[in-house]
Amino acid sequence: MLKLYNTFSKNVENFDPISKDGFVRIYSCGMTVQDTPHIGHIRALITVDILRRVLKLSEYSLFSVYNFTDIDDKLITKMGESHIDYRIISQRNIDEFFEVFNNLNILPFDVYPRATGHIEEIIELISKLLEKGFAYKSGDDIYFSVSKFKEYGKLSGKRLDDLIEGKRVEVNQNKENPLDFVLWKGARDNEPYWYSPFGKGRPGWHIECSAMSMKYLGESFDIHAGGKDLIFPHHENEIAQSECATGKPFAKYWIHNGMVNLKGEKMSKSLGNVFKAKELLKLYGPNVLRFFLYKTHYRKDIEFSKERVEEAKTAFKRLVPYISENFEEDNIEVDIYKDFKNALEDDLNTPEALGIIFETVNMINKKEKEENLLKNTLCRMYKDLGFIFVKKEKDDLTEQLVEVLLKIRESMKKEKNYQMADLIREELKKRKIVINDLKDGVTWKIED
RNA sequence: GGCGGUAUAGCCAAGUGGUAAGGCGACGGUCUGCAAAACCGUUAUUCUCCGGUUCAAAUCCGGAUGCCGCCUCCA
Repeated sequence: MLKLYNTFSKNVENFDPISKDGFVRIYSCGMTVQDTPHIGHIRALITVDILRRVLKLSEYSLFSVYNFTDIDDKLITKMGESHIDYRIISQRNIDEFFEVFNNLNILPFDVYPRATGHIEEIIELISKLLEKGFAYKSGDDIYFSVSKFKEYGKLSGKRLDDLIEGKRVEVNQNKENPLDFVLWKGARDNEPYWYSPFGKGRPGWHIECSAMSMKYLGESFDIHAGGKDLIFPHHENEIAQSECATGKPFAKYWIHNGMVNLKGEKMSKSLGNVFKAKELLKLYGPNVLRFFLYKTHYRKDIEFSKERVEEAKTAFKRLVPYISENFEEDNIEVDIYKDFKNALEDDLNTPEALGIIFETVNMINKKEKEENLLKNTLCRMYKDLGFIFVKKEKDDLTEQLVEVLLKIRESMKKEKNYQMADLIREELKKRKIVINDLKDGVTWKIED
């Protein structure tokens, strides 16, 4: 039985999809594409990825959506600064997103909708909210009236009174209530705009997610996922808009992943680059990054540091020798696999699942059970978690040259010319070729 | 100020009533010309603190304290 923590109830709940057709409908709150993806986006992506992988293990079929918010204030600011059209900026970032996405081996989504491709749906939704009296026009803008929705705050646990008393609520003369949020922004000078019954303008933040999720998944759907920083106001506002427009409950389960924070170190230029998804992938590769994130439960915050990732890299290396694409998927140690699956079905407990994997590795080393069975089990678990099977191709010429050098080195060792033998070892190591002198011969491998 | 989360070894991190998974590091060992790698072993009488419930608590209840996030754009 799959259990998931639901932000809505603040409890781990048994997962019970709305529709009994075997399909689980998932909306993953994607990027606002004003910038390139960073480690935080990777974490959100890996979270919704393991969620979907576990749903599949639990034999559900999926229909999943990942959106791009490709028009917003920051994008417009960037356009002003760079004099590059916002569509070019957002497209570049989306391209990089997909590069990262493919590299990470994320399960494909069924649809990748963009806000600017759904202006009609957005306008329809706003019109409906105006008709029903949940929204009002003020100046050139349309606002959602928070006080009209009695249940406002039910996701984040915030109360309207507390929010109003807080100091951080922005003052805006156009709003009836300072907490009201904009659904449609009237066009200012030099800003992109679309035509609508309420004048030239563009959608506000929040409304695009309601419009797109309901278009592809229906008015009520199973899972809405995203970073926990989105709980308020983004997801709270999505619920308000959607439920006021349809009169039906919006998403049933709200899954939120923890943040990736930078501690101690300032977001310096160099670190800032390392923080970028593409840069991290170049440095560590998809498996190590995935492993690094799996080491901590998805709901817990992570303090990011290179040391932690290096540590993950060292640990991950212990698995690699046992991993092969060609394994018998059904010839496995059932008890171990059952524990593994149970761990994942218990609110995606990847740290525990990794623990089981290492226990299996230790069993192989101690020859506690039939090796082949354990290796198959290991490969199966490895595959379930979405790791990539990597084939290290040694190219022909390199192979021959290294063999020649090793022969020379062997004869030097026989002559007790250890100085030269060690020199060869060092020089090869500089070129990422690592020699292991074992009892019965020499092996070598190319390091990542 | 409000809301939410969290506190487990040197570090990272699972564990929601039955006596502390796993990883990194460190130390010891096997192997070795030496090293590295690999493997084996050791590494928390104790879970922030103070009370309480219970035969039994890291786990439940009450209180205190620290840290983090959100409340403004954010995955």
